[in-house]
Amino acid sequence: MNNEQYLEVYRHSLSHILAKAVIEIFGAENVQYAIGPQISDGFYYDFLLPRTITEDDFPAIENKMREILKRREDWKRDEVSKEEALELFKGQKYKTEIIEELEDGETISIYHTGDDFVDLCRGPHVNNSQELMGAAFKIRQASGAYWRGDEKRDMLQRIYVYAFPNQQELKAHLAFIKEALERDHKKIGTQLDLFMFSDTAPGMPYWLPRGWKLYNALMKFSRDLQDRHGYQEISAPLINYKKLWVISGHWAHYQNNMFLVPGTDWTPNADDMMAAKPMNCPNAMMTYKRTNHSYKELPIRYSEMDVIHRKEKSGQMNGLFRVQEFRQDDDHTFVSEDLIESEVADIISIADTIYSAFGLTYRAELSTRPDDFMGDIEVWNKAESILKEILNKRYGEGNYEINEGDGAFYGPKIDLQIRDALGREWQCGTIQLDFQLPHNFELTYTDKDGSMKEPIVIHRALYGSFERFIGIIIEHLKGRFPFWLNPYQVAIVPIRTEHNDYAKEIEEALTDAGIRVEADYQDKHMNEKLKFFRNMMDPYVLVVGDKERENRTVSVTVRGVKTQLHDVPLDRFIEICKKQNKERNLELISEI
RNA sequence: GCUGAUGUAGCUCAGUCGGUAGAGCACUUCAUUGGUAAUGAAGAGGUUCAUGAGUUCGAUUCUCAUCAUCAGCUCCA
Repeated sequence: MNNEQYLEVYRHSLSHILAKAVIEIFGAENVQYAIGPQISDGFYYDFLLPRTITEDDFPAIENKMREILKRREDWKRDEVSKEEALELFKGQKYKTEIIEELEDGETISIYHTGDDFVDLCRGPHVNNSQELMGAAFKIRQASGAYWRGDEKRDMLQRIYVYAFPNQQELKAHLAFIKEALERDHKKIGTQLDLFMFSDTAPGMPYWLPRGWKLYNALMKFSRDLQDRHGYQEISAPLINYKKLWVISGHWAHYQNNMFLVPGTDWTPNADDMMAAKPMNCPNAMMTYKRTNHSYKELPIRYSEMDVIHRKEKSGQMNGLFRVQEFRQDDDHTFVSEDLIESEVADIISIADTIYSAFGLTYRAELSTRPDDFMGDIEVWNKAESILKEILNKRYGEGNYEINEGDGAFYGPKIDLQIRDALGREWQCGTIQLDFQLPHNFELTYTDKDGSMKEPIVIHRALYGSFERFIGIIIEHLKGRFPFWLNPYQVAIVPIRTEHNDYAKEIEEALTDAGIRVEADYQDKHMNEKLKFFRNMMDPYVLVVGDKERENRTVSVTVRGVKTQLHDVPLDRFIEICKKQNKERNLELISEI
């Protein structure tokens, strides 16, 4: 049995033990037990219980589980008919629902654990509880979860349990969780003074001086790349009259997520009602539509970094990961069908450049035509096959996932899932074909033969949103940003105030070279100044005193390196900085 | 929106079994002229413990509501 099967059997079996323990604690007549699948770090089980489980209940449940294991009960598999199963699980509404959905005549497998507990299950399981005694488990938390993941149905109590084959692996996992907590972007964001929130504007970050420098560096990176790839940046209104949203379809389908701005008479639904844009697309369509276009102009790439607003239900916000006001590195590229392939390939090459600059890897997913698709099925088929071809070329056949029927109603899409230092995946990049909006806005171009054609729009974002992406890289890099990105790139510590003049000279020279630099000219101990800059994780901290001033050198403390570099010529240091800004290296140069 | 928890000085947190709050860091002043992660001493800082009601002689501490945040669920960039 390999490790994966082992985990499956053990976690699966342990979830039955959890259910049995909960039933013994609360009494069989008081517990409705639903399902208990395994997950990446253990398993959970959903229950309907007479009262809420709290952390104080965990030890009792864990102890009961251990007590049950010690009984060394045999596990017995049985096969029963649908009727027998319904009888066996009489009074258990969730089990009954599951059984009723099975085909008539299907044999149903059930597992007995000892004489007094039975659960519906495909298995496989251990033969005797004894086999589970070496396994390590720990209740993680209890929380609410909807039956069948449907918010209109019962809210059950889900008990999450970490489960591993042995104590060492459990310990290692708990250490991993702790590490993730230390990397929490909300925590590091406060420490590094990057951003804050106010309850007067939930989910709308304030970017503080340091954070805004980083944000700008990130925008610059994107703009530099896009310039090289023939993009033209535009900026458009943040609020538009209802009229625009009616054309785009947002008024009908997205109104609940839009911040509305009442007109003069405050009448809901009045024509002078405005709405803050939740997406940039409609205004990009308007921009295209302002004039006639020839096939010779295509592709037209309108990139856009405006702020957008999306109203979220309470409880959906989460630091920078989920906000109500954010900025996308958005673009709408207008193409003819024959340009899709080269254009998408180019976008993927930009994605490679961006993600590798942060040391992030990613994988691609293709989502294809859904049942409620709009447009011409021939165009869909063609587009999908083009996208597949690109993905095959770039990643190799079978090296990307295909989500059949998961595309948007307006076109197929490629999503890029990035993977961070802790192995967590995030959906950031997305490349979507759209046959619908150009149609709604009646966009055209004149083709070679003089006929009017409808362009296809490629929507794409690679950071996704700057806010979410910054959150991800804070956690991925633990706040240790590469040189080109850090809010301040160099900090200067004059040892005594008499060294301030030389320090100012250095500051000016670095600033001239396009380096973001900060210095502390106060009359206080150098250690105090050092401490601040190091806490802020500035990549290089320069210490200057008599010796440096005399020789026109600097002493460099490299972030993350214990020993200092002395007698570094100032000019040499500036060159190193310029080089790193230009090349956007991920790692700091620590040998100068 | 749902389940649960949390909300005390700029930050991290302690505390009051109901009698008008405390520590460390940060901040200010003075002394220290200092060579690589916390020099010493003194001081200030909370419209009084998210907001609003209620119970009480009295509430930061109890009850309810609201807001915000966090962990899940659902939905999403």
